[in-house]
Amino acid sequence: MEQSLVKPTPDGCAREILEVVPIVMRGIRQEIRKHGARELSVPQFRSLSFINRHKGASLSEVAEHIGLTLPSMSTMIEGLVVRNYAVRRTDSSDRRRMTLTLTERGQTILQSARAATQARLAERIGRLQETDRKTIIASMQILRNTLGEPEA
Amino acid sequence: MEQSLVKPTPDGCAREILEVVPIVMRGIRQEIRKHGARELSVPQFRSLSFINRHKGASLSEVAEHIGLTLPSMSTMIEGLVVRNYAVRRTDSSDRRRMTLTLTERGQTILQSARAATQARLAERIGRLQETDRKTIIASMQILRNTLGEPEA
DNA sequence: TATTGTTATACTCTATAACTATA
DNA sequence: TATAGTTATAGAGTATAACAATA
Repeated sequence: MEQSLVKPTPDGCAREILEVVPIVMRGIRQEIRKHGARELSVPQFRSLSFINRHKGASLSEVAEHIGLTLPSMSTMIEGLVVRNYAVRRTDSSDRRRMTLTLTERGQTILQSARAATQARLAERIGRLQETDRKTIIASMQILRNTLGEPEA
Repeated sequence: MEQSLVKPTPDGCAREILEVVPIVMRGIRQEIRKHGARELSVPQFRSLSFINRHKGASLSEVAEHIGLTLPSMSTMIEGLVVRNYAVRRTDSSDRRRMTLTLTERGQTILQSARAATQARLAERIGRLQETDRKTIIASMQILRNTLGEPEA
């Protein structure tokens, strides 16, 4: 790993995150919009992805995971349902809950969005050395564990 | 550095970024909104920060750096000017350009927003070991260099 | 009463198109 | 003509408040 001028204090580290993460995020958004995934925003992409991993998840569960309020998520899902990416069904054992699943079309869109975005990202990342990629992967896992679940 | 189950291929690395960065971003947004910085969105925060580092920057320069179109940035700056965080002046040597600087109030807001957000982030990060912080810093620098400037 | 979800409403962020002023 | 910026307009994404249905 290369030496850095930034001191590894909690503050220096936080400052770096605060500066770089929004930049990377901007790039991801652009990629999702551009190549093969014009139809999906980042939260839509993440929601489809979550529903795909947790088939039959309820609206609340998706909202909780993505970090949106229930009304916002309701609106977003409505948009996905209208476009035939997802299906809403009333849970027979608790008729207040809506269970969500992807349609075939939704799965297709999700896969192509993920593949296109990932490929564009991977293209740039492929120019790095393997040690750099290891560093990135390690730090993503640290960040996921450390900042993944909001505390307050 | 810990061993990871994720293979350090470009694709595995891209997948990790695609999964973790939006999560971290969500956390950052929440922090900026919550503690001491209710008045600023992430792009506003970044714009103030850029103007502070590049006093007298033009509207185009800020837009370019943040990654917004000129009209969007014009609108955003208008909002900052109205709230007395920034000042717009016509460049005397080229009267088409607007030079931007922060007011004292803008500097104060920026500092307190940064301090509050950074402190909340740092609080969590402080629980990590120094090697983990080094990993994060290293990867942020790699990401900045690799994904910092859009290609297309 | 508490929980799950929807509808109504409003505000922010962002873009594209059309425009003005200056070079 | 080209560049810097603004205004007009529209769409997406999000929130809060009020509501309906079910437990």
